[in-house]
Amino acid sequence: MARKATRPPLSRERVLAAAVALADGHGIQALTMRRLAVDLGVEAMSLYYHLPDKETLLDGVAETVVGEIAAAVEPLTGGPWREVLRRQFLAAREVMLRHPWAPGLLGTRRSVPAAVFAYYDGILGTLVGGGFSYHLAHRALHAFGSMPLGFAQEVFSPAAAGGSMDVEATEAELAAMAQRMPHLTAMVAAEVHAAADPALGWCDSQVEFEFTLDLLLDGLDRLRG
Amino acid sequence: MARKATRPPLSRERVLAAAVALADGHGIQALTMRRLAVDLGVEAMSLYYHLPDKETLLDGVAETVVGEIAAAVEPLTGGPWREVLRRQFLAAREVMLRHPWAPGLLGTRRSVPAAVFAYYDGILGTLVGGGFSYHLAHRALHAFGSMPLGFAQEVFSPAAAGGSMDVEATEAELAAMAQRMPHLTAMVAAEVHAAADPALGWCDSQVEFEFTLDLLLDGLDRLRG
DNA sequence: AGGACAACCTTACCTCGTAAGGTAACCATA
DNA sequence: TATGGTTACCTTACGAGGTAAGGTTGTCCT
Repeated sequence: MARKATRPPLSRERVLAAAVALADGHGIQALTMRRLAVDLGVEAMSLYYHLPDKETLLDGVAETVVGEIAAAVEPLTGGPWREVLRRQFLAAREVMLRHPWAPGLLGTRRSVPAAVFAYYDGILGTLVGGGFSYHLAHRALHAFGSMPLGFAQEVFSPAAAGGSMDVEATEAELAAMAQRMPHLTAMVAAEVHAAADPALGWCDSQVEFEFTLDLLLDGLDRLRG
Repeated sequence: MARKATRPPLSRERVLAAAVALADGHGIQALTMRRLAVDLGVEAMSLYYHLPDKETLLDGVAETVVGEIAAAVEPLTGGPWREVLRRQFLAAREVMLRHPWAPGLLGTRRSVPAAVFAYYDGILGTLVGGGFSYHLAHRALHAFGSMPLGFAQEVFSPAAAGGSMDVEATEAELAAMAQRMPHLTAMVAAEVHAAADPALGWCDSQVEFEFTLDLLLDGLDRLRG
C-alpha cells in the first residue's frame, strides 16, 4: 500500500509522542484511541499492536512527561542542597507549564512512573549530602508533595485540567457573598491580583509556588541537625 | 405501579447520598448512571429528572463531601490559631479517610464546591484573628494546598483512587535497582516502615501528614509579624 | 370530569475501548 | 523459486456508558 510511502512505521515512541502532542493541543479529554490513530494516519486498532491498552498508553504518557522533567533537572546539580532543589523544582515547573494536563494525569496513575524513582533518588542524595538523616530526608520527600514534579495541589485550580474556572454570579449574589464570607471578600479586596496569571490555575503564579517551596525548604533547613 | 409502595420518591439529595455510598462501597469507577439507578431501584434516565448530567452529579458528590468536612470542622474553633487549624485539618482528614476516592474527584472538578468558600473564609478568619495580614494569610492558603480538605498531594499514593500499588519486581531487578538508586535503597533500609499504613496511600500515615502540616504551621508562625 | 404537572420509563443513538480475526508485504529457508 | 512464518496494519463488531427524545402513569386542582 501507499502507507509506507506516506509515513514512517509506527512505534511505541511515536505513539507516545503523538499522544503528548494531542493532549498539549486539545486537552487530555481529546486523547482517545480513535483520535490518536487519526493523528497518526492509522486505524485505531493498529495502536494495539504497539500498546496493550489505553491504561498502558497513559502510563507511557506519564513516563514521557516525567522523563522530560528528569532531563531538564539532571544538569542542575551544583551548589548547596537548598539551591539545587529549588532550581530543580522550578525547572520541573517549567515543564509542567507546557503540559497543564499532566498533574491530573499523574494523579490517576496506578503505578509510579519508573523515572520518578531515579529522580527521587537524586533528590535524596542531595538532601543526605546536605546533612539530612535518611529519616528526615524521607519526611522531606513527603512534605514536598508534588513540588519536585513542578506543581502544587491547589484546591482553587482544578481548571488546569482543561476547563476555565467559571465564576458566574450576579451583583446581588456577590453582595450576599460578601456578607457571608467577610474575610474572603476582604482578602480579595486587599489583593486584587486574581486572574493575573492563570498559569497552573487560579492564583497559582510563580510567586505562590516559590513562596510555598521556600516555606518548606526553610522549615526543613531548620530541622536539619 | 408498586414503585411508591417499595421506596420513597427520588430527590437530588437521595441521589447524591446513594452516589456517595456507591463510591464508598465499590470505588468511584463503579459510579455510573446505570449502576446508580439500580441501587436506587430506578431506571437510569430517571436520574435526569433530578440532575442535568453526570458532571453535575459529580459536582454534587464533591459538594456533599466538602459539606461533610465543613460540618465536622465547624465546631472546632476555640483556642490559638495554630491549634484551631491543626485540629480542623486533622478532622478533615478523618472524613477523607472515609472517602478515599474524594481527593481524586475534587482534583477533576471544574468548579470549586461552594461550601469550600465558606470553609476557607473561616480559615482566613482564624489566621487574621491570629495576627496574620491578609496578604500573608492568602499565601498561607496556597501553601496549605489541599491540607484543609484533609489530604496531601502524594506522588507515591495514586493508589488511593481504588487500585493497589503494584511493585512487581524480581530479585535480580531489585538488586539492579539498588545499584542505580543507592539513596532510595538506603532510605528504605533505614526506615522499613513501608506498607505499614496504607491509609491514603504509600507511607501517607498520620505521622507524615502531621509532619508536613506542622512544618507549614511552624514556618507561617515565624513569618507572622 | 378534565387537564396540567410531576415523576418515572422506553427506546435509541453516539462515543469509546477493545476482542477476534483477516490481510498484505516481507523474509528466510528448502 | 515456491513456501511458510512473521510483522504491521486493517475490518468488523460487541458491550459499556452518557444522554436526547418522547411516552406513560399517578396525583391534584379546578
